[in-house]
Amino acid sequence: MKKQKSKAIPPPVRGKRGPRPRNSVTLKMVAREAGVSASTASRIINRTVNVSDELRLAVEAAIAKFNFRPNAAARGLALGKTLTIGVVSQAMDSPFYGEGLRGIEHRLQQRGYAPLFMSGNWQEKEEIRCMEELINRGVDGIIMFAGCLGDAALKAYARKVPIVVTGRLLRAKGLVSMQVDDRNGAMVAMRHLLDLGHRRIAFVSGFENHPDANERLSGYRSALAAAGIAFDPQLVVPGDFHEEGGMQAVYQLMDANIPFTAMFCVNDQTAYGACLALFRKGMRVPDDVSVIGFDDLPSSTYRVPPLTSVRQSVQQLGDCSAEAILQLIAGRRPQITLPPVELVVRESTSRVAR
Amino acid sequence: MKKQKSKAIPPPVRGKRGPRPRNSVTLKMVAREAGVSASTASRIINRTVNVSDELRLAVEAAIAKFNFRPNAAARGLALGKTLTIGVVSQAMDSPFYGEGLRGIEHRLQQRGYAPLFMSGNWQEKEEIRCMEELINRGVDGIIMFAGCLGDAALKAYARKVPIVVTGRLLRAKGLVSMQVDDRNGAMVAMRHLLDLGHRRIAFVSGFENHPDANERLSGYRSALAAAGIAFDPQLVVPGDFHEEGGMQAVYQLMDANIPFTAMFCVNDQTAYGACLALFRKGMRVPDDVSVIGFDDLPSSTYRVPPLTSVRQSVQQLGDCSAEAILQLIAGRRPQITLPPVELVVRESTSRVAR
DNA sequence: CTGAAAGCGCTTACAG
DNA sequence: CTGAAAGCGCTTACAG
Repeated sequence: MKKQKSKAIPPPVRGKRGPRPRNSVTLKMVAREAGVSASTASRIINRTVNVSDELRLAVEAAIAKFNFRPNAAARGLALGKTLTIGVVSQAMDSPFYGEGLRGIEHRLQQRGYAPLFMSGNWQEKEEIRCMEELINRGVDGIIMFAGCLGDAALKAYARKVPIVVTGRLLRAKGLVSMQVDDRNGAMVAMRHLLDLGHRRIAFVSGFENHPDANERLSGYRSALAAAGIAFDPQLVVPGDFHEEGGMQAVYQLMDANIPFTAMFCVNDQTAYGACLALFRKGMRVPDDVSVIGFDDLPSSTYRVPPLTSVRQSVQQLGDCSAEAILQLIAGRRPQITLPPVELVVRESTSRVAR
Repeated sequence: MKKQKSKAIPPPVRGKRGPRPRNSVTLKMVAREAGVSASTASRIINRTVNVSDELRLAVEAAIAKFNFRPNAAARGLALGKTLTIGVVSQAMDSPFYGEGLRGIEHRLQQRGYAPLFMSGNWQEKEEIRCMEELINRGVDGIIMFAGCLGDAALKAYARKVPIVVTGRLLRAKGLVSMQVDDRNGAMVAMRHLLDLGHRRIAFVSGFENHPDANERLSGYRSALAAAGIAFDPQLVVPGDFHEEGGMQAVYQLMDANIPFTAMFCVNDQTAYGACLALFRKGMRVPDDVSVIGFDDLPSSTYRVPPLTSVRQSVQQLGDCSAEAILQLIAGRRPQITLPPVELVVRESTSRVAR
């Protein structure tokens, strides 16, 4: 078809080579309509200079008339930025991450930025893929939300793009980290259990050597020590930050006949699993054993029974990290303080029996 | 500072005007290193033509050496597409949406696309904001995942960008819809309850007039009819697709002294709420009342007791919608079939008492 | 205050 | 098969 035509008549003087034209409305069209140059139209749109009201109005009218929206790719190319923030987390369908991502999205949106989410699925290799992809796409900054990428790699990336990372302590140029007060949170949880008279308190941890888990374990031990109770290593069981780990922990403890009247779980999901396993074993929560979690996920309110937990507002953590990356991009050194952790007493904990 | 310099020496022959140069590695640098033109390098990268192995290797080496990644904005500008798919849902921190988004993300990622998620928060106005923003950003297509935007508006948007919408039936150019088999799913759920001997089965619905809720109600009624049981309007109670609605429904039913031995909830979250309210009222699940949900969210496995539900694999729904938008963009008419709904019997339902 | 021009980094129609 | 050139739609340093 193309060929045929060019035989008969010379090609319709398309006078150009590159790719075929797009059909959307462009700045140039708007400018022409308003009787100004593209430069001026651009400046008016970006409020980057003062122009006469007359021109401004004309341009605004033209914009409205055509329903013009600047092409983000072109703008990004020219500006060298994309108004997009990359966010790497582990999975979107985890209540923990879901809440955090919501906080990020909300804050970013009200600042004109959009988040580009990518999931690492708890694997360092995948996180690297995410980082690379995000950098290729020219995001203006990256939030690594509770990721497992090594500190060194993170620092290296921070030389190419501003980064904020949650869940660890790390100082480097172009990078800011924010960590919730895990240790203190754990102590708060333990104090609650201790106050209820519990002495045999199990701790269900997370992955081996995960920083959060370690910090919480440390809080667990301190609280025990402060109460004058000897630390019994038999009472700490590894988990995986998920329901499954909580279930296995209970089975392991009970199969080994290790007595306990309460469990402090490294996070809410672990606690959910623990509750189910306890149920399976015919134990009642909290009558037979008290269970406390960490995170206070929204769904904890609706568990049966509602779960007592240490609140760290994951959503707020997301919000703060978004604020931090924005400040970092703006060239400021972020000055953000996370809200303190807080005990939320519900119905999964009670005074120890007898 | 700028000024000073240009007094002494003529500005370092920057020979250009526009914005300052970026510092990333560009195609041109790679091409030079490999001893070819940018055109050739581009073609090799995009496998858009055959070149000699020699050149290919040279270019690949250069890419590796510089760790070159094509600039997405530039590519997007040149190509007129962004390899980005907009996804509007209601909230990222909902287990339902979380699961769907995960499905979308996964499928898109393996096709080289990235999802740009935006949340409408159950408000049409916000959904419109999302659509506009997404279109400005030049996404190649949009997936509206269970949104509430009107059909007409959706059709209008479909003229500017390919759209796939889940949760409703709608035909239009540039648009494809996919709907799970709500009616049949509801019948499956009801049949299960009926088989267990239940006769007084409550139905907790969603928002007034929500299509999904309506379809499920219709299935509820059909199953009742098929079993020769008269429909009792007192047994259907409105909800909100969330836990709160499920709780209120139980209270409403019990306060009005309307007897029932089982509840069919419009979705799992509603069922969670119902279970909690039942617990509060001193009723045991399933001994006193059986509860069945719809969606089979991942967390339903870990409820106490584990929830019986109708599985529709929200993740798969996400996956299919991603596949559909990709096909639509490629100019094909998507030919996707959703997996059938499926009953998952767990421990929240049992034979009616006595 | 305003416009013409150059440039952002890529792709591809054209012409060897 | 390969390169020079034009173009994608915007922004901004330069020059009025």
